[in-house]
Amino acid sequence: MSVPLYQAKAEMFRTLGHPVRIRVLELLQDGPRPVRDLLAEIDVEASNLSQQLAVLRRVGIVVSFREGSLVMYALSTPDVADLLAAGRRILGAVLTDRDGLLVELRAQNRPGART
Amino acid sequence: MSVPLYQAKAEMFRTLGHPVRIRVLELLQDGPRPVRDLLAEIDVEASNLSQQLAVLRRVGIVVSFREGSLVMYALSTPDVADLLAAGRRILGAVLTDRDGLLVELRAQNRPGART
DNA sequence: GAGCGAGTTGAAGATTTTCGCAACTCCGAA
DNA sequence: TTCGGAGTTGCGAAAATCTTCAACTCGCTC
Repeated sequence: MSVPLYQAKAEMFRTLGHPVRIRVLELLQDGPRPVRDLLAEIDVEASNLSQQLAVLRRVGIVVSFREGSLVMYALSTPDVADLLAAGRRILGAVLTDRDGLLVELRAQNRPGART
Repeated sequence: MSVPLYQAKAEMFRTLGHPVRIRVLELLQDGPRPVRDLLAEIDVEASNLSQQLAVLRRVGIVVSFREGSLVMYALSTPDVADLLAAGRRILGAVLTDRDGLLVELRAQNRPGART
């Protein structure tokens, strides 16, 4: 396996390695959303959010388009949901119970629960 | 959902966001391996590999134990394989064909192919 | 118990990311 | 055509990460 391929994989994962970006992807799992909505839910400066969105766009994990005066974002592939789910499972396996995060995570893993 | 939980998730993904660490996890999918084997396959300095292993250990994604004079590493949970597989699927969906990486990736996704 | 192979750790410099501010673009309404 | 809301971009400072070198620990064997 070539070195560039691991780099591409690493870049992919590194891209998810930021709280704001994770949050964005979780929100987008439910369908396309305007930046304005994301901003309302994430508590971060507009310019910061915009930068994180740019990172996600750069690797192609999300796409954006204009709808009237709003800019919408959407996942470029639904596979992202699998990745997030797998991440949660690992976290569940790994967390003993630091800070009670485990309890919160368990709640999300209930069938039908959204992240 | 609490902020620390996204941070834990982000940390988890960020941990995978390094070529050497990805490579290690892929190798460990086949079962426990001594550091020496990893070193033989990865082309990186011993101390560097050791640091990357420490990162993986710190988040609890791998565990290590001594076997005679060798140090062995193993995945702490087989769920890691799912994560890597999901990552590959996304990469496949996202890559148009920059640098022919797509071809290489396709080969890995053949049923039965290992990473 | 000295020497050696196998790994790890600490520290420092280089590189990359992150984040807030200010300036800018784009669209729609007045 | 000017104004305001919605986002984006450029930039510099602060923080985190990466990489390498040297020193160190742990088991073995002689």
